[in-house]
Amino acid sequence: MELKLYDTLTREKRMFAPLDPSRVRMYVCGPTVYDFAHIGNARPVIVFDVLFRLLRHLYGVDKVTYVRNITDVDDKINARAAERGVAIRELTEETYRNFVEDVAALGCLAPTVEPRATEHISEMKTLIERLIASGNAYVAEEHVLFSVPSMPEYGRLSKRSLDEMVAGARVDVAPYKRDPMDFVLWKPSKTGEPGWPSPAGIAAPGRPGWHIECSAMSWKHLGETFDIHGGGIDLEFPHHENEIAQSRCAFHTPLMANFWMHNGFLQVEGEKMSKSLGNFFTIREVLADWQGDVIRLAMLSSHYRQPINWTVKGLEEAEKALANFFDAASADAEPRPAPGVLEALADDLNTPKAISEMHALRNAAGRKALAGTLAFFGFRQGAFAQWRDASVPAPALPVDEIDRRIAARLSARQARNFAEADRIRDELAALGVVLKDSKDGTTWELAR
RNA sequence: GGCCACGUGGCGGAGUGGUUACGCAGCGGUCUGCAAAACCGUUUACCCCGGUUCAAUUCCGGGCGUGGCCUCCA
Repeated sequence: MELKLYDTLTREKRMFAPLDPSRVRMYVCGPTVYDFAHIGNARPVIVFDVLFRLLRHLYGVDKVTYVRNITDVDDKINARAAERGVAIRELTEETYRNFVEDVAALGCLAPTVEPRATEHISEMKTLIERLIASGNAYVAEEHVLFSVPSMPEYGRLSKRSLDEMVAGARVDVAPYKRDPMDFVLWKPSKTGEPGWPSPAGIAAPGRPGWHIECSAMSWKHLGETFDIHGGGIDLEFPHHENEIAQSRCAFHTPLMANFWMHNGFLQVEGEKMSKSLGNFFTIREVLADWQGDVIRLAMLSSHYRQPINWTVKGLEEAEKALANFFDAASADAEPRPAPGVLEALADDLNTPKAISEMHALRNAAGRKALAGTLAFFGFRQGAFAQWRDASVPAPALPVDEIDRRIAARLSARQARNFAEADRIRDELAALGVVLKDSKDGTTWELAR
């Protein structure tokens, strides 16, 4: 099976082959742990979980290393901890635990490694020293800055020229920067802020800039170059552009990751998600109303690079589709996804196409393959069924009373008193009990 | 303001230089005393204007709209 993936750097779908044939290495930018993750954060988590599963299927479970970092040093974290009056470590650990719970509820596998930024300060400092030594970074007023003009290919990922960026710049430039585009690798810590002994002979304690942590952690856990780097499209610039500059200049390599993958943005009910519009939802809030598998399917019903419109209608449709899938799937699943599904996924993770293939398996011949496909995707019938049963109200009548009325209706039908039979059925329907007649008798279920 | 994306039928959403996506909803039918469920069938499409082409929803240019980045942000 040939896997094709779209690479943001070259703007084309290319055949994927691991740089090191014996293993596949993937890095995805993870959360900054200061608050509950929102539904937009769930998209890359789910998308790259599917890619992780696909790679494990194609190359072997123990051949794929998936690294997703935890950013636990950041100004927003400092501000939130101060606001709540808790220790930074307490805030980051609590937020991380919540994130892990949310992500597990969405049916995602744990990455192979979840490194924390604060546990990689020494790697960051090593990179910074190297960049200074190679002339790609400089010290100014206790900061270490990356010199963007020293990197000729800067802007290649985001397709921006330095001239365009300077021309369009809206921000004031810090006076100590040699070039307006230069960005911070290390900055001094004020009293009360987390700080570490600084590199480059800077006396004052400091802390890392945002971008350097990903270069350090991917280096430590995957090496100087690796196969896939993923994240949201909003990270393309400046974050990923800066990671590339740091890593390539520090290691003198022509590339950092062989494939750069970016998922599209999420909107809510056709509008930008924002707190001011009142349409901002955390994963936890959505999980209060919808089971994780429903959220997962709804998220995968759009191609990952397309923008996705997050709507209640979409969730309702996902629930319906999931119910249909589980109804059709047999208990004895094949230990693999269906070939058609695999083929769709191998074409740059075309999940909508894969889902349409799953619909095609909802027949007698496809039941085992469908079950295998559902398992492959991480859908969990038990959790879904349990949630669905709990989501309908209990019948307003005791079960034996329902049975008694069904028997009464049967008598009426046998006497061809259909008016009475229909009256009983309507009465039960009004109480939320829906009858179904079949050759084998009458069954009932609760109205949804 | 600069740069980068996206714009498909009632809704969601793939894909393609000429041929069925698929799902939901709707409509028709089979079954049923009638329903429900199930099954079968089925209508509506490619933002606008140019260009290239025998042929464009698909390629190119312009416009409009939406979104992203440029500043913390997935």
